Amino acid sequence: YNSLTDIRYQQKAALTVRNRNYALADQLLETLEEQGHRDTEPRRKVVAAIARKNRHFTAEELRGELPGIGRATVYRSLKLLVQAGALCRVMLADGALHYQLNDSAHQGHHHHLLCVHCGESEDLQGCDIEGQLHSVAAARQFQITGHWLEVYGQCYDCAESPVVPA
Amino acid sequence: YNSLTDIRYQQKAALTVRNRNYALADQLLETLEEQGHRDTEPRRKVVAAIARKNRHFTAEELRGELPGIGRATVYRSLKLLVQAGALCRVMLADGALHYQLNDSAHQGHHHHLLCVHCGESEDLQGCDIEGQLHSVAAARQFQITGHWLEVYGQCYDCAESPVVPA
DNA sequence: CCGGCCATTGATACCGAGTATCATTAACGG
DNA sequence: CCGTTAATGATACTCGGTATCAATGGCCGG
Repeated sequence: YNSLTDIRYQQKAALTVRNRNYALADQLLETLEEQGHRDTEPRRKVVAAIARKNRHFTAEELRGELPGIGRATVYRSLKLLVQAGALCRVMLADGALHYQLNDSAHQGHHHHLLCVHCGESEDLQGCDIEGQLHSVAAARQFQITGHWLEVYGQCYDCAESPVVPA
Repeated sequence: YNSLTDIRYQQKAALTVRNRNYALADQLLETLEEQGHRDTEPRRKVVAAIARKNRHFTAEELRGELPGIGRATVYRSLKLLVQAGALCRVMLADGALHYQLNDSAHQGHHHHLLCVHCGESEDLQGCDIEGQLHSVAAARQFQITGHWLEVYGQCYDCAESPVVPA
């Protein structure tokens, strides 16, 4: 089923991901330190677990991967990273709240295209919703200060090869 | 401070609201009956309490107004009314989930302009977000199936006369 | 290098928003 | 009026998150 080259490719990919993740974990810790937070061992473990993630995750999911680390510590770290802009909170179509690593290029205000099949998430930047909203709101004399938007659908891969139910 | 005409006006307004609410409660119950649900006494009390609301509210807030009624019953009623389209779930700017009575004219898909000061909410209908999103998503070959949008800001009244902190 | 300040930790308990279970009750149709 | 079946409410559970607080340990200044 897996050819030798497949395996080699997977190993190489895994290595790349691992390297990226080490770098990412360091980067996240550094961000926290810049905000005046200490470099502690539990924090380092939480951040490392987050850096290992390649898609959005729930708080409890993360906690499950960190036995021995206090519940409060996990939640506190999540909060700090969200405040620092390194993590996004995304609302799934079923109402579940997940956390999503922010691409370092998309730190500012942006939205997500969330695939309801595979759980992939793409960042959406070039979208002038505020502009459109302002014109609608102006008629009501309503001053917009912010908004929250999630977009659900199917990513290219899932639309091409829909998941076959077992 | 309150002139006589002010008081008369308030009484009249209260009366109007009360009448509207009686009618609204009946209407809500009727909606549920149309869906095949029974007309029970606890349900009637929950629906009456909801009809009394003139702004969005939390589940616990509602429950607090209904002593003697089981927690589960309150939550079940909320769920039924959301499913029936009579209630909206709205996400506030601070992440709190509230329930909002749906104007009977705005039963379909719509969004809310939520005032972060007074908690008022205006329905937003003439807003072609899907259209705009589709064009952006087309470039990524992402097929949009739905979205979730909340808009925050200040309503006209609050922008004019900001709340003075006590 | 050491000592102290204070951020951080983790245990515990609490909260809000739900859901699952299940024996009892009551709506409603025949 | 009676039987079916939906609904109730008590209880317990889950998940996400916060408050408290004694104990620990980072880090900075001397």
